[in-house]
Amino acid sequence: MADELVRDFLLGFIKLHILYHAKQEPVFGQEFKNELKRHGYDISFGTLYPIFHKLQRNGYLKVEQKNVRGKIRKYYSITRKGTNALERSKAKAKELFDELFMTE
Amino acid sequence: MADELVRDFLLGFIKLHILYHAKQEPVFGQEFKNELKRHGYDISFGTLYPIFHKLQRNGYLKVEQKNVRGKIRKYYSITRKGTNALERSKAKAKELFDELFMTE
DNA sequence: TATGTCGTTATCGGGAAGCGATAATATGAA
DNA sequence: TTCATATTATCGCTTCCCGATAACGACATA
Repeated sequence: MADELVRDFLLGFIKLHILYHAKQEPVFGQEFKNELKRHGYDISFGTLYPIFHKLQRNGYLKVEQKNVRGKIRKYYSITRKGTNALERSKAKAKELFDELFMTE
Repeated sequence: MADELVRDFLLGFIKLHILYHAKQEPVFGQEFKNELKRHGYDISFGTLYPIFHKLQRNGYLKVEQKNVRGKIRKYYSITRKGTNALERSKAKAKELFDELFMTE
């Protein structure tokens, strides 16, 4: 119902969100999914992984495999290109959000 | 490139944006598209109209035809259901935006 | 060696969404 | 009647979403 609107918002927002986190510290899929869920948002791996892959393919993220307790994780961290994209997009997104929404 | 990120954001945001505007005053497609463009965002009718239709189909918008200088316009205005959805979604969207993004 | 376990990542297939291109509509003007 | 124009509608292709399912890789156990 109305939650569809919030979900759309989240989905449109998620790449920025990922880049933002990957800028703070390396992030891997499972953890990211869990953190979203803690905040009440459930995004399937069928959605999440292709997004990570695309961000990497486009040069916004770089990946490094690590073996943690016998399990392989792919830690994604932001690249310079990703940082630039994030900063510029962030500014525009905020502008959009404020200008067209919080003007009341 | 990086604009893809902003575009995704806009697309996820657009239903809320439409509802917000339709709450201020009745809105029609052409005008809405032009206003977006003035702000630098180009969204095709092939994207826009189906969104209007869906919002109407789901009861968030109601439509009224008007003849303006010999041309037919479909003015969309928000319903009570749409208002409720907007308010609740807006709160959550702001929460998401702030909490997960502007925390630096 | 072989098998099992488990956290994690990867992919498939069907349905929905995005979008450029094109058509349809309705009215007033010529 | 025909034309021009503003506006809305739809088609077909591509891409995206996402639940379900598979695959992987290292360690443990025997």
